[in-house]
Amino acid sequence: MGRAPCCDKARVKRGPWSPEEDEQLRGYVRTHGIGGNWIALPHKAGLNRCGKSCRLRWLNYLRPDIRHGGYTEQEDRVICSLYASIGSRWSIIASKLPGRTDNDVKNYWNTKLKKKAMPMPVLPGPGANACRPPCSPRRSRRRRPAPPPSTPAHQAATCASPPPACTSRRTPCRGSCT
DNA sequence: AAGTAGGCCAACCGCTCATGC
DNA sequence: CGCATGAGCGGTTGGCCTACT
Repeated sequence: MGRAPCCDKARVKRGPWSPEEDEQLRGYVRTHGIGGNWIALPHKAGLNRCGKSCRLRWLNYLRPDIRHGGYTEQEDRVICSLYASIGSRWSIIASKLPGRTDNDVKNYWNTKLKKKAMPMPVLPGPGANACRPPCSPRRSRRRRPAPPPSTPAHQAATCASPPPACTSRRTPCRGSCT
């Protein structure tokens, strides 16, 4: 017995977003904010979309501080280093790169960085296997309160240090770590 | 010039977890 | 305390574009 779906897939539009829909969502969020309820947002905004779809679109493309492409060597190193230490925690990695989104970082890793990283031999020294993650656990998440308009989400990038590895209560680790 | 293969990116799917009741 | 619901997240897929044969 699964959960009820968050929206009626037969009734909501799916697939690529049109410029009109983008503008509708952007305009609504600008005026009213997210309001802490993505499920209700598409109705309020007059969008025939699933709330999850709206959230994804906003976070990955419509937010004003988003950057696409043009990854620098430094960013490559940050991604590689964090991937080595915490695994595929894309949201955490993205939070260290202002203007980058988890989806963007994930795509970048899967299509480019992984190829650069994988040929690397596994060496015993610290940092030698810099792009080989210890594991990719689904760690517990601390939900952030809805950020006020003056605090962009990417300011979370200033958090001090990556979380400890493999501390999930229910799914300690999906990988081979012990 | 046409066909095919591979790469890239946007979006969806389904799971986990936090929170409110 | 347990359940239901919504948010957040990582993995995967589909389609378009470009390069190669």
